[in-house]
Amino acid sequence: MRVSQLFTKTSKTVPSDEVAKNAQLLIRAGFIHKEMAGVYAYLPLGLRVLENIKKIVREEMNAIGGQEVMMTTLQPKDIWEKTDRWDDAKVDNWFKTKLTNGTELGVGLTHEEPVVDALSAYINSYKDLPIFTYQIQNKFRNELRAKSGLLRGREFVMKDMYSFARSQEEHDEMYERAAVAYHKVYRRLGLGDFTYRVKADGGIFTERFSDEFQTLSSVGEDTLFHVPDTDEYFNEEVAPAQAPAVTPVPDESLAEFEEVEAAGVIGVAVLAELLGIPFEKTTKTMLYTSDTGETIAAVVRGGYDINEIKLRKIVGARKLVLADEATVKRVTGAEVGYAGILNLAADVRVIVDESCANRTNFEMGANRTNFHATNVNWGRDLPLPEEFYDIKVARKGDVHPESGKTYELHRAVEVGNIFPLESKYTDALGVYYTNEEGKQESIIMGCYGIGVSRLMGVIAEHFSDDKGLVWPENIAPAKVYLVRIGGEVATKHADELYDELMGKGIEVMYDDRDERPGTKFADSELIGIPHRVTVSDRLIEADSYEYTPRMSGVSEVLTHDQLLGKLN
RNA sequence: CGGGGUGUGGCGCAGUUGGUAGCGCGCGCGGUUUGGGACCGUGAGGCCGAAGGUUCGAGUCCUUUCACCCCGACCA
Repeated sequence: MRVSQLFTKTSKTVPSDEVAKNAQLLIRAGFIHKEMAGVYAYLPLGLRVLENIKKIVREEMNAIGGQEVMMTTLQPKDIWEKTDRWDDAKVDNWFKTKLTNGTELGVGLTHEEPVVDALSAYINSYKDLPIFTYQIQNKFRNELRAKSGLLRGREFVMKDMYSFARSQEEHDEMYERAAVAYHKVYRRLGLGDFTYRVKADGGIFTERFSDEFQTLSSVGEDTLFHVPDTDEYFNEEVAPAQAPAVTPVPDESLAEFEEVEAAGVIGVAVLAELLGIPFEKTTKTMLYTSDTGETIAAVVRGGYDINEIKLRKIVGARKLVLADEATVKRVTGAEVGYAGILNLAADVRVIVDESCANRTNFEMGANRTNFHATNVNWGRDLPLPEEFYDIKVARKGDVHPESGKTYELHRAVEVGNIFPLESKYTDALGVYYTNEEGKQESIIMGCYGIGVSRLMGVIAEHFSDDKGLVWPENIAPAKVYLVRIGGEVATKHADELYDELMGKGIEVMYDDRDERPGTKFADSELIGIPHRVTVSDRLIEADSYEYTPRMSGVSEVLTHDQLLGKLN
């Protein structure tokens, strides 16, 4: 590629509407063009990088038997109604549209239903399974907020693979095979040393965890909870947590139960200050209504948030919503904000977090408008719960219950997610197989996503310095950036080297522009091509070339053969 | 959707108490330069996000609206 022919140009100024480093660099270097919030076009250099990433992903998916397809972006409503997802609140970031005759359509945001629908024509017998099939394609999600450049867009490139197995055992084997393939992908992309497999929420229809692949990054949106000295990582949303013990230790004598008036004081921080008690002695009670119609009081120690994923699994609900005002009034007899579990209506199911155990003389909402109860004690003012649960969002300082170790926390970006789906989709769409005995059986499914464009953002974010991008060699838009300095003689030599390298299959960006050397050097660094070769009159006289790796920036003067050695 | 901020040539910005738009980069032309984003001269390019209003007069004041960014709630 001759730089003089490239229609994109580099920019010295950063776009004012981008804060994310990946977007700033990629736009300045001319890799992408922002069309609107969370929607980017890929320009020649950017597309090369994207395609290089896809190639690696594709090779690894093919290596485990993945068969590539391309599903449609327009999606019919009916198959999504069969799985109850057309109006699912969990899929509320869906772009939908209509045909002129009024028929509703969805714009592809994921493809479980269409893939199952398409394969239903071909899966009949146990002989037709197992299957891995995948696609790489644009996904559309109406995110509440696009942000961080390529890290969270509304239109993005995703690789999604689906597995179909005859049994849970077969599925588990495929699932692990996919996980291995994922690790290979990240390793080849240069992210292997700081990308981890992390346990995450498995969703509403399974007790299992799903697995995420998370790349450590300060710009990440996720918090990983790492059990020190192990390879066990949890996403914040599922990390089992044991709260550090309350100080002072609960050996003080029981004080007299009291109800304190504190009108309008809502929230534990203010409350703790007002009552002059430590944070940990306050109690937060939230009331939920489940999809089964149950009212649930969830109780955690002050400072913690309630983890609805954990709570949902404990109470066996698919969905939980905060109880409405009327329900709160009915079960507590007070306005919202003063709920506790003293004297709750009998039909409320109470779930108390373990952080609330082993406390004495604690505070709790009095179920009386404007009042908080203090010096509450288990066994005296209310019965000690038969069981304490873990329903809190894990926090810094929390302990991993199994190992007793205090978690280490890391920020990370989710670069992949693999998900056991059991037979939810296949059953819902009525796709079964016939086993050896001629009996119909459920098909066990898994899905496996990699955010391809997000990966490009993560890599740009990570592999960069104050001069610009520093692409790993296997995804760089070119291997060599050839800088020509000088007149006719230099041009002749540079042209020859360009032809020679291209002839050897080495991709070269040849800066044949009539620009000053500084401009060319600066551009080569901003664009981040791994190897820079300079041809100049001075070097030609010495029959040599200057070679500068982008990573180190340290130049060497080499002979022709030495240079080729470096580039092979 | 809540809170905060920003919209002025392709990009980055300035624009006083309202008086009819300017700077840097980039771009065209001429010249000098040629190993780290050069310099001189000259030129092109903007109904100031949009709509409405106040005013003799609006980039500036008022109203409405759209877009973009950041922080939250949701997600690859």
